[in-house]
Amino acid sequence: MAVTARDVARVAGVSVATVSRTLTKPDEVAATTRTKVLNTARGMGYRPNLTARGLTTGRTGNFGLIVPDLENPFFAAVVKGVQSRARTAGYAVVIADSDEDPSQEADLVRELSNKVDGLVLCSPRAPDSVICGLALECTIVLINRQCGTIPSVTINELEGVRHAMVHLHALGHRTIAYVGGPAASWSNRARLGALRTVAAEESDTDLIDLGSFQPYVSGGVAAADLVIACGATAVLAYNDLVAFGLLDRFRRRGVVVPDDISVVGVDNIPMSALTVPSLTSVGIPLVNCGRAGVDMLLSLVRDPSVPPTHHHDLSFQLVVRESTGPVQPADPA
Amino acid sequence: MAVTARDVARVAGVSVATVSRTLTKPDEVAATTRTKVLNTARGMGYRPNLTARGLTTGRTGNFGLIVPDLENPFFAAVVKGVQSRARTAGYAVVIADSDEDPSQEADLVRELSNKVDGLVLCSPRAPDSVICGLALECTIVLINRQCGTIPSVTINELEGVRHAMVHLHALGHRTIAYVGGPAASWSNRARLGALRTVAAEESDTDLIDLGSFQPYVSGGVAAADLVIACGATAVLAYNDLVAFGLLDRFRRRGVVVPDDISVVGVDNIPMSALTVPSLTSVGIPLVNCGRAGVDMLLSLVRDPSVPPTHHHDLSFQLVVRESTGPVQPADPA
DNA sequence: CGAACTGCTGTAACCGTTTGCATACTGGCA
DNA sequence: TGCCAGTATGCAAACGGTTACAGCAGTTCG
Repeated sequence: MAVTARDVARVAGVSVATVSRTLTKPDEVAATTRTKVLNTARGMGYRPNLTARGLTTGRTGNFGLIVPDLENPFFAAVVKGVQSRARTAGYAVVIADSDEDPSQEADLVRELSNKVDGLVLCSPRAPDSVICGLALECTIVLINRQCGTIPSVTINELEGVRHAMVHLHALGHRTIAYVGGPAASWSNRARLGALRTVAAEESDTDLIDLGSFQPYVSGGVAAADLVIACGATAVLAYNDLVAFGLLDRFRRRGVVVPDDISVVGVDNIPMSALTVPSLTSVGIPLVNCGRAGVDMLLSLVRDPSVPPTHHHDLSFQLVVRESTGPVQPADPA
Repeated sequence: MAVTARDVARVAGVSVATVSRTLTKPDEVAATTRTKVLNTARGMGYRPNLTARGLTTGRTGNFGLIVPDLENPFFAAVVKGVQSRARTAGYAVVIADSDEDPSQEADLVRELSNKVDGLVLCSPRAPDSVICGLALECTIVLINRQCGTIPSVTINELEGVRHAMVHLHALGHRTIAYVGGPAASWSNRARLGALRTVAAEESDTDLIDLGSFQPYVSGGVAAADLVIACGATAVLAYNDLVAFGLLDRFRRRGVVVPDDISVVGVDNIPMSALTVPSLTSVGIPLVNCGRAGVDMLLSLVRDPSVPPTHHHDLSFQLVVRESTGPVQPADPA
């Protein structure tokens, strides 16, 4: 069937060891034999059996990646980043989708952990205790969440939120509602904390926390009426999908964006340029998150003695579109 | 370090062979020893080394999946389907993103092929010759494209297109434009062929092929003015993104959808419910495509002697929304 | 009572690499 | 010439499982 190192060795008139060395540490073999081996290997179409290699080296050449939902554009971007960086580093990526079910994640980690050298984990909702337990079983890097001393790539929520708040403040908004994501979500808690901090900095600004909603369009639809009722002139949504839900419900109720209310999303997914009105959004460098996660894994794998790091300085970008505008003078009813 | 079969064997007082058999063919070992081995294995936290197993069995327990762009919702849905079905069958999925570059695909296939037992390939644009060559090197199932005798899962374009055309015909449309996708794309060619067939069936309907455009929003924007100029009362776009581009440009030009022109997309991505107006779209069962692809791989892997199959009966769903309406009486200019 | 059979278990070879160690060869230097 | 250091290669033992084959005990049957 497949041509093995033994075959190449026989044809080239050397030992398997030399063939192996030629491919893995070329500088340990003489130039003349090296070219000879290389040529016959190429000629015979030799391709080393990665499984066998993995057995002795203990490395698989794979990284794992677990996300709650592959179809969610947020995670799709992370996947893309992870994949591209891993590939350039010579690693393949094994994916798994937990279907938004945190209780599955532990199983997934265990299933994957013996197929990979390290794992990038996007688990916004699993409890800390579970995550910490998993980190003992295999090398893990967390994306968009922090947990003990486990290496992680997180977003500087404070910076992103401040961008949005400063923008709204400049437009004259002083009462701002927040439509939150899942209560268990790490990034929702971080974002809310950041919002409170920023609101406290601007003493003239009121922040109204409307509570937790599903991180989908449906969540926005569900929250829209509360937003109107609470008297805010601007609303920040947990993410763009929620913001879409707000826009949709506002439109149906005849509430005009941005005249009656300004809307800001988070994530800046491609679709946010296409709604009517188009959506002002805080862009998160998700692809870079994925990349940074892989970089962290690479350094962990290459030298496990390096101390765990938290990566936190990914820069944001506020993309201003049609959904935010100056606050209108109160209607003299 | 990790506990091996040898360790379990020693503790349980049996040989490694028995341990191995207990886990892989339980009915070949006596019930009493089986439970004994199982218990000690569990007690010691034994987990078989998949790499070692793979070396002798020749199977990796992985499937590969190559798509042009992981962030494209179209492919994300396929990925999701592949992943979920593979997981229930006990396989992991290794992904790769060709970055829309068909010339990378061959390399990707080769890189992945020795890490997986089979490959699901979404390659709308690579030439047939390349695909056929790759199929010789490893087990491949094609998604959304057909090529020689290579097993494939394709969409019944005829049925989908007919749904759309019948819908438009019922609304009174007789001149219908098609904004095509990439010329090299297999599904674009199939779709155009299906359109021509259906148009020929309805002798009173004119089909205007506006040629090829980028399969993104930008392509729709680029095509919009041609659509208006060609005098069609309805337009079918290669996919929803293109349709979004059309909607966007129409709106900016003051062309009202659906009064002035009706728009139909293809794919029914989640976002199509959220545009203004929301988009009528032909839904493709992408997740099922992914599933079907894996099913095909599974039967190929289990018994390589089964003849290659083409799977073609995935059912469509036309989702009618606001972007299509009855043709308006001609304005007596 | 022995042969044939059945059902379970152990021995050992093997899968295709990598790698520690031994060996052979080279050239420089005393 | 003899010795040493250094380099290039080969030998063989892992790595952790699977599996063909053999052996052994216990049945069944002639």
